[in-house]
Formats: sequence, C-alpha cells, structure tokens
Amino acid sequence: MARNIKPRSEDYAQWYLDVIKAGELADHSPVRGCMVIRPEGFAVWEAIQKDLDARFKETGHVNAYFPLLIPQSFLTKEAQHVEGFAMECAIVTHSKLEKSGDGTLRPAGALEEPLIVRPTSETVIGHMYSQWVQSYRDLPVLINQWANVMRWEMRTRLFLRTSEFLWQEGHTAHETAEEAQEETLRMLDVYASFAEESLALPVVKGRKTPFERFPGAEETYTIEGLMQDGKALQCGTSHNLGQNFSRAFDIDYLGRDNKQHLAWTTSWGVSTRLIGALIMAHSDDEGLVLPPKVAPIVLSVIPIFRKDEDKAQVAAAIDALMSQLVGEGEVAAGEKRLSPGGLKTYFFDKSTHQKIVVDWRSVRPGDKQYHWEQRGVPFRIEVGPRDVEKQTFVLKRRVDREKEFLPFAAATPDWLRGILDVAQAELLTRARTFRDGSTRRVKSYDEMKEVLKEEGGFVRCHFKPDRAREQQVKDETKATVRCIPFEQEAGGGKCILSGEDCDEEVIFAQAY
RNA sequence: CGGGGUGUGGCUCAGUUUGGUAGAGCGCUUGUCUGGGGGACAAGAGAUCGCAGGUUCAAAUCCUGUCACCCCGACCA
Repeated sequence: MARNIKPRSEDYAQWYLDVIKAGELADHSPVRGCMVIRPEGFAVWEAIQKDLDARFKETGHVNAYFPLLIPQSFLTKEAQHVEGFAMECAIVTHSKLEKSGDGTLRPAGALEEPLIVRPTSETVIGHMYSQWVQSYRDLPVLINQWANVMRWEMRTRLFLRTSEFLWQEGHTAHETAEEAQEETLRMLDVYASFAEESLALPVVKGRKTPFERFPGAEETYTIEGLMQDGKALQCGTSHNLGQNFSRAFDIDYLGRDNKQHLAWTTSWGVSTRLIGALIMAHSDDEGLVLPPKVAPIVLSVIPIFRKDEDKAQVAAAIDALMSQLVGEGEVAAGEKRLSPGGLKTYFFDKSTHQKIVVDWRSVRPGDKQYHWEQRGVPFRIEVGPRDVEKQTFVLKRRVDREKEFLPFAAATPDWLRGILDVAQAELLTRARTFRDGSTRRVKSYDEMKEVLKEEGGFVRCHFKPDRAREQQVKDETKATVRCIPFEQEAGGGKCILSGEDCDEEVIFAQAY
C-alpha cells in the first residue's frame, strides 16, 4: 500500500491532494489560490488540448487570441453578466511601482479606467466581433481561444477551483437563432464525446435551470460527471447567449433582407478542472490512474538484475523489446536524447509524443513500481534474468493491478495499442458502472434527503425548477440541480417539493 | 469573507505551556553489500524555525501585525 497517500475511505479530500502530490501534477504557488502545473500535470493538459483542438477544427472552428486585460466598462454592458462576475474580478489600477520614503514599493501611475483581468472573454470578444461583422456574409464567426482566466474565488482546490485557471473558450456568432442553438448543442456533444472517448468519463448531458445559468446566457447546457465520493462535477458548459451580448456590444449585420439584425452568439468552455475530474474519477488508493488516451507515458519498463552479467543480458533484452515496440530508429534517437537520472525515454507515438520510459535509475525495483504506479502509467513491464532465460516479460496493468507473463515476441506496437485501448475501455466501463449504480430515482423529498445523506450520487426526480425551491433544497441538503437531463425516460410526474405536475425530471447532487 | 486548525532542512513531524547553542524519521549524496512491490550498514550535505515589527542580556518559544495552506460555511468552471 502506498505510504504517502491517505486512503479514500479515511479522508477523500486529503487523498485527492496526496494523489496530486505523489503524481507530481501540481503545486501551490506563492500567491493565494493559484497553482503551478508541473510537467506531469501539464502533459495531461497538453493531451487534452491536442485532442479537443482537433475536434474543434473538425467542426469548423479556428483559434485566435484576445487580451488578458479588459476595460472595466466592458463588464458592465451586460447587466446579468456584470452581476455574475463582479464579485470575483481582479482589477488592475496602476501602471507602475515607485520607491516610497521608507524604501518599499508602492503602486503609482493610477489608470484613468481600471482594467479587469478577464474572468471570461465574452465582452472583449463581443467588442471585436462588432467591428468584424458587417454583413450576413461575415457569419458565422467560429473562434476558439486557449487562454488563462482569473476568478478570485473564496475557496480554492487544486485543479477543481483555482484563482487562475487554463481553459478554452469558444465564441461564435450566427445569423439565426436556430444556427446558434445548433452550435450550442453541437459543442456540448463534442465535449461529451471527448469526455467519454478520451477521458473515459461518462457524463450526463442536460440543460441548467435558470438559477444555475451562466450570467448573460439565454440557456446553459452542461456535461455533469460523477466523482468516486458521490459528488458531481460540472465538466463543461455550452451557452446559447441569444442576442444579449450582441445587443450590449452592437454585433449587428446587414441581413439578406437589407435590414440590420443583431447576431446570435454562443460560448462554450472546458478548463483544467478536467484534470481534477480525471483524478477523482479513476484514481485509487495507490495513486493516479490515467486513461491511456491522455497518459503522457503509456508504458514504463523496469529492469531487474543482480550481477553485472545479468544487467548486460537484461539490457540487451530490453533493447530488443524496445526495437520491437518503437523501431530501431527511435531506439537510436532515444539513446541520444537527454534524460535525467537514468531514465531512457522513447516515443511510442510521434503524433501524440506519448512515451515509453525505461527506468535505469539505481534504485530498487520496488521503488520503481511505486514510482510509476503513482504517476498513473497504464502499463509496466518488468524484465529480469529469469525472463531473459524464458524469453518472457512481466506485464502489470495499472487499471486493476493484475500481472501476466508474456513472450518477448508478443511485444509489438499493435499489441501495445491494443492493450491501451482495452484499458481505456475498462476505465470507461468501470466509471459508467459506478455512475449508473450511483444514480437513483426518488419519488419524494424525504426519500431524496435520505439518499443524499446516506449515499450521495445523482438523484433523479420530478422537480419544477424555481429559484426559491432550489435554494431551499440547497440549504437543507447541500444538493443543487446539476441539470435537466436530455434523456427523459420517466415521463411526467409530480414535483417532489410542490406537488405540481411536471413533465421533466432533474438530477440533483452535491457538487464540487 | 466568517468559524476552526497549521506553518520548523525536499517530505512528515517533535521542540513552544515554563525564552538559554536547531532535533528525529524519511528523502538526498558517496561507498559496500544488494536488487522479481517502498532493503542493510557506514560516512556526509542540507533549516537565520512562513514573513515583518516589538519585548528581552537572550526569541522557533512571549506580544502585535501580516501572508499562505488545510477543514467547515457563504461564492463559483
């Protein structure tokens, strides 16, 4: 058992932090609520970026970049928006530092108009779109940006909620309401497929209640995931902004009818929170478990030997194994590649830069096992003298920690791709089984309270969304309406709180 | 921002009540024996005790302020 990771059953919050630390994913920064994303963590983010970016491009989007700083006045142009974000904005008020009498530095050069550090970019992008869009021929505008944003949160947790976080935000403008709605749902689907296919994270698609909507949106759609402790995590949102922002920022165009019309806009985003979702959905008491599709290292190889002649034999066998897996050329390249502390790295897949690491560090094999296990590497291979003799190797699976003996000849690129795919599928199945087993339908408010208290998870029930009622449930159970799911198999029923007839079920859960 | 807790080598902590030369274990370095799930022995390196003031002959320890982190609330991707 990992001695540096508290078991989930004892303290889930501590376990989460321990997994991040053991996996070297992130660290706290000197500034409150901010996070340093370490190479292991950033590589996961890069994998997420690469995958999502391709999906955005497949659906016709292009990347651009808008500035970090936004005039304060922009935020106030959309009433709901300013109300939603005003409380968590960082503001730039000065342009320089001056030495004061006692030798300390103090801000000087007060700005005429304060600038805010973007909490999201609807406003500045709306401003630019108003200049770029003149005619229906300029539409749709389909732009995404990869950026950092800042929201001065009261309480932060690594990856799940940090003052500054990385994300992508798509911002589109369309000629018609229908097109904007289609776009909003299209991108929700992109997110949902990505979550399931690449993160092995089953999500529920649905729309938010007005109470939970993005400030300034007409409609907000969400993908909701369920974590191992029974709490929900909003993993991505897609907003139909209607004409609210085009009205506030004058995004209008001359239509086919030769009249001025306001454009219809959308926005959608996912953030580094997804890494938190990955951790909480798949990892175990031994540490991080990464879905192969986003694992920076897909295989670690641990040589085992006593004497020098054993070592030479083992090294020869591993070289041969590597040649089979990555080819002679890459083995030669790997030999020349800089690598710290006795780690040899070879690229298994040049398109993703996913690596195979051979661990020649001079530490004991047990240490190496824990080392790679805690970093979530999907597979480990051990090669020792006994294996060389029998022409076999030991394969250990991170997903279920099982091991098997395989002949050297088995190790081919197709074989590795195959077992990675199997592991990926197993993680999804496992997470889906958990999610489905933790989703319960209730018929009364008392029953819901009982379930939330005893088991957590997703609670489906008939409920008529309403600000006061949602607040009441939140106060009494800490649960919120995560979404009104698209899948509505239950038909009509009575609201568990008011008894009114209602057509749809909602999903309640306690959320991060 | 309110309540509670914690800041001491890279990590986990002791020492603070009662002021008096900076401690342990793990990790790190070197060497030997080792090596199939966190090894043994030996010798080393490494901290102005979160930061800033103050009290005192003397501060990790007492006082004031401040910053950060953790837990619980309110707020949120």
